[in-house]
Order: sequence, then structure tokens, then C-alpha cells
Amino acid sequence: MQRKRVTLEEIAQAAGVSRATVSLVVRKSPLVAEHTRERVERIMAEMDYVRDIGAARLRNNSSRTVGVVVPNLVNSFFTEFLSGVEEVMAQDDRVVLLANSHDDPWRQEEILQRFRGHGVDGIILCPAVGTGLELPGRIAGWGMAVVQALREIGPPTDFAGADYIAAVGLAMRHLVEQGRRRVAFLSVTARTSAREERLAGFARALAETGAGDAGIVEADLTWEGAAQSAARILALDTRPDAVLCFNDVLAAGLMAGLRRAGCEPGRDLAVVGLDDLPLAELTYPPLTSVAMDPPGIGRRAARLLSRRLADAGAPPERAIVAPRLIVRDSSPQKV
Amino acid sequence: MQRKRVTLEEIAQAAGVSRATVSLVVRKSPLVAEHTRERVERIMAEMDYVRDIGAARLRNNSSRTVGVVVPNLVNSFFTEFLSGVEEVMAQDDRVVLLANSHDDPWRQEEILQRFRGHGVDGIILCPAVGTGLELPGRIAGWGMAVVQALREIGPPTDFAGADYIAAVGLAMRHLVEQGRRRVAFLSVTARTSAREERLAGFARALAETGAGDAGIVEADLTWEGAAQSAARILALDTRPDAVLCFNDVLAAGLMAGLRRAGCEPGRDLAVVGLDDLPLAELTYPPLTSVAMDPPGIGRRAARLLSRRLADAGAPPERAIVAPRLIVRDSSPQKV
DNA sequence: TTTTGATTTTAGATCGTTCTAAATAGGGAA
DNA sequence: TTCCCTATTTAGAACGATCTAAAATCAAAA
Repeated sequence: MQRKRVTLEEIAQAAGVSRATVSLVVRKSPLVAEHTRERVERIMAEMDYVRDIGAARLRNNSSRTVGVVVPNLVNSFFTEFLSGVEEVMAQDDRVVLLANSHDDPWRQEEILQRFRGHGVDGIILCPAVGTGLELPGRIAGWGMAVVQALREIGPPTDFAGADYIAAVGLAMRHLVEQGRRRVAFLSVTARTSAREERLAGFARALAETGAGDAGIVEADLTWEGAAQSAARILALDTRPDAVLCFNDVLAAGLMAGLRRAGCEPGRDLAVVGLDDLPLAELTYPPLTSVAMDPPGIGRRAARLLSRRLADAGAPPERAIVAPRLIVRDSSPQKV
Repeated sequence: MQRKRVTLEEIAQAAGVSRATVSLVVRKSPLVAEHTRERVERIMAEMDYVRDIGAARLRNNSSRTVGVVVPNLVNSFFTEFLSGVEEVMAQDDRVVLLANSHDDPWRQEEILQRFRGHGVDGIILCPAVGTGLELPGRIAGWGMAVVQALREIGPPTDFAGADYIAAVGLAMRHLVEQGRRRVAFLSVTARTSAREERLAGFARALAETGAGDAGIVEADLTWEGAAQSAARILALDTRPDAVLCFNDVLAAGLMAGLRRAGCEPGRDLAVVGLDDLPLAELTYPPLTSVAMDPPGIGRRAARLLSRRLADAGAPPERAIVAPRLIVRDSSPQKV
């Protein structure tokens, strides 16, 4: 085992040409004669040659490598996003370096330095809560392309995300159509752009639909946190007839908490989630939600990054995927 | 922007020492005098030096990089596993290259070649369905360490996984204690070692507990597939009073399908899952399941790989995490 | 003063590729 | 034949680190 790497030089020797010629063949240059190309390619296959991309990068400064930083690998929204990124990068023959910031700016900084040391061409960043606004600019200053995804801070860079304002609007219109009039919003404590956007969407949707504001309740971003918030929601001054939740995990947790408190979700109180995670199908009652297509966002983010790597000077672009309402049983017509 | 990388040479110049000395400082060698070290370190910090690990690897043959190949990024079992791997690797100052084989051996082969080209030190492989038994050996032949995880093929290598035989035994004993006597098993169509192990566990547990075998039904590994299998389960010759499922996704899908068919899961038919994914809390009724601690398996896999990188000659080791039964409401005492 | 031995430092080769600039071939046209 | 032009090939210097082997420094011992 531990056989040494086959190098260009060895292929060159075997084929009776120079290292440089073999390099041209590897890079599919049109400069090399047809018969030489064939011979060299045959020998490369025979000797199981694998080009050393690290060595190549040293010279030509492109590692075909991108870093992805997510704040959470347990929340399936992020992992589905990640799967979209990986898919496009693999097609593009690039490799994804993955790291989890755990929403900690300090850990995030370590990760970025590590990526920097590995010479990634670019970074897809979902900024940790509390990240300084200057970070995207600093990364760019290191000579790496940056695309922000899902969350956004600082002066504009390329960005791929979802239109949560529209998503909340869809959900709210649906609730109003179902005869709901007093809607509460179950929010989260962590301050991210994702939160601000949903809250803004809630305010706007209230104004546009004329629905009544039953209040905003905050919970930890876990299903237990949401379950515990059920009591607070039921104790609101105006008793809501519907709750719109920050995301599906909270919605599912809330439904469990409501049931514990003797309130049957769906029948007694409509519940709507956001994101349409796979679990939305599996709750009881199945959860009405707004699909955000996280793999789609991941694919868009990856394409934005590829574009920027091809043309560093292009103006920043935003790719926003449109939400889609998925009606299930947790938001029936009010009787 | 696009400032060029600061190199050892420049630091050396600024500090008035040689490149070699700076290199020693970077690598924290004890050979360098205290005052030199301090001066050089100060200058490195001032000039924002970042060591180029790719260039280093070219010389010393260690890239501090490992590849992880999973068959699926949507199933949260794998992403939780992944999060455990990432956690340990980050502590170890290594970087994770991630790829998704989609359970396709051909795509898996492409991925491995890509990783090879990037010079990863080792690979954590969860082999795709249909992978040739010789693959782990081939990878080792390329001079990379291999750890198999969750699934296992071929002659023994390092392996980290879960003890599904014990897990199925726990679930079965629980069902028998709850007064269940006719247990069916909801399996999957794809032939992996994971499937064989669970089936073997089912057979053994039947023998050990004396429970009755109500039959084995196969479904696609999706919640819809499981929902559709509900009818076939209710139509088994011996009508089961409990169903043990391949995993939680199938269990949750089955519960939805049962309810559609007019059979109330929990009350009319006990359902037990395996894996204890986060969604087990969120189904209705909450799902009894057997926790496998996927992040823990990921951490073990990562440590096995680190160990092997430190000592290539060590004998293959197996790290098997013990399962833990989590009783919820889907498997009540039979009345 | 010279010797010795340990401690620090360094020049220069090297890893596997790509780049630059120049050399070599292979045909026609003159 | 010689000249010129295009098509192909190549030698050798990069890239940024590490390694090897040897050189320089310094203090204590002879």
C-alpha cells in the first residue's frame, strides 16, 4: 500500500514527451496534436494518474474548492440548503469544505481562517448571530469571493435567500381566507435578519389583510421552547384563533404544547409553519406551511459563487426564491 | 482587494531571519530561541500571515483534510452523524470535505477521485448501496486512511456504527413488556448492511422473547412509501398488535398511513421506530424509538480516523455505540 | 587561547504542477 | 533549395512551504 503518487513527470517519461506537454493534455488544451493526446491519455489511464490539484493551485491560484459555513447542522433547513450547494458544486467539479459555526462569531472566525489557509476560492456564508457587519468585506479583502445565504449583513454582496415577507403574506392571506381574524406570531429570541424579515412580513401582512394582531410571543429555537410557549399564547389578552410560527420546528413544538394544555391544534387553534420541512407531513395534524425550497436556495447560492469566481467584477446580485403555500390540516376553515 | 498572500519569505525579510527559521516558528518547533520566536510571532500577527497548508502538504504530505462521503443529506440521521464528525475534526484543526453519493456507486467513485486529487489524508465512508467489496481496500491502496461508518462492506477496516441488533432487541423487549404478542417488521427495499443487521436483530429478538412473528413488509425509504405500506400491514395473515420499523421516518409515515386507513396508531396498533430522530418528539402520538446517538457515532468515526492517521499500522478497530430506548406514547400497555 | 558541545540559524533542494518564452517541426511558396 | 508561417513541443523558472545537512554562534571547559 501507500504507493506514491504518479506524477506528470512519470507520465511524460513513459510517453516520451515533456512534462509540459502532459500538463497541456491534462488541461485539455487544443495546442496538442491529436495523436500525442491519445497516447498520453492512454498512458495516464494505464498508470492511474490523478492530477494533484493542490500543487496546481500553487501555480495557477485556483483550488476548485469552496467553503460553506452554516450555523447549525441539526436544523434540516440548513442541511437541505447544504445539499443544494453540494449538488451544484459537484457538477462543477468543485469540492465543498464544510464547517459549523454553531452561531458563534468567534468559532466562525476560526473557521474562516482555516478555510483561508486551505486556499478556498470562495465562501458561502450564512453569518452567525452577532457577526460584525464588516465581515463580508474582510473576506473579500483576503481575495476570496463571498456569497451570503439565508441571512444577510453589512454592505451588499451576492446573496441567495428566501422571500419571507412574501411567505408570511401567503400564510396570512390563507388564514384570513379560512375565516381567522386574530393572528398571533410565534417568534424567536435570536436576532438575525431572518427574524427581522419575518416580523416585518407579519406587520405588513396584518396591514394588508386587515387581520387582527393578537400579539407576538418569543421562544427558544427548539421544539421544547415552542411547547412551553403554548401557555403564554393561550394567555394573550386577545385570545388568538391562529398562530403563525417562525418555522416548522416551532410550529410542531407548539402543537405538542397546545395539546398538552388541552387545546387541540387545528380544531381549536389554527397553526401555520414556515419552511415546509419534511417533518411538516409527519406531525399531527399535518402542518400547513410555506415551502421555501432550501435546496433551491443552495443551488442558487452555488451558482452565484461560480459566477463571481468567473467574473470578480460583476455587480452584486440577489437571488430570491419565491415561497409556495402548502395547505394541510392544521389550518382548517373556521366553523 | 485581492491583496496577495503574505509568505514566509516576506515575514523572514521583515524579521531579519531566514525563511527556515520562520517555518520553525510556524510549526512551534522548540529549536528556535525564545526572543526570536517572540519577534517573529509579533510580525506574523502584524502582517496577518496565514500559512498555506496546500503548499505545506506538497512537501510534508499531510493536508489536514479529510473527506466524508454520505449517501444522503436529507435524512437527518446522516446530517447529525456529519455534525459529530465535523465537531471533532474542527477541534483537531482539520477540515472536512463533504460529498453526497446519493447512494450511487458511480457517483461515489467520482467523489473519491476528486478527493484523491485534493490530497485528503483520509476518508470517512458510508458506502453507497451496491458498492463493490474491494473499495475500502482500493482507497487504502491510494495511500489514504479509510474509516467505514454506519454501513460496512468488505474485509475489516476501522468502523464506527451502531448496534442495531441490540437496538431491535430493546424495542422488542419493550413491546413484549407492554403486552404485545404479534410483532410485524417494516423493512426497506434497499439492501444495505444496515438492513441486514436490523432483520437479523428482528429474527434473534423473536427467538429470545418468544414474541410472535406477524411478518415482514417492505417499503421505500420515504414517508410516503411507509404510509402506503399501512394497508399491507393491516392485511397480514396474522394481524399484528405492534409494528417495529426500520427507522423513524418510516414509523412516522406508517402512523400517518394507519390513521388514513382508520386505525389509530398507539391505541389500535403499537408503533416503534429506530434512530430517535428529532422528529420522534413531534409526531402524534410521540414516537417510541431507540436512540442511536448519530453525532456520537460521527465523533467516534472521526477519532478512529485521527488515530489511524497517527498510526497507520494499528489493527482495525470497531467503535459501536450502545442504543438507548426512549419510551413515548406510540407503544402503550395493551389493554 | 583553543577546543568542545550544545544551541540556533540557514542555504538550497524539493514537492507536483503551470507559466513564459523560446525552440523545433512540418509544410508550402518563392 | 531557402524562407516563412503555423502548429507543436519544451526547458526552466515559478508557486509557498518543509526538509536535510551543514554552518554559525555562544558559553563553558581545557
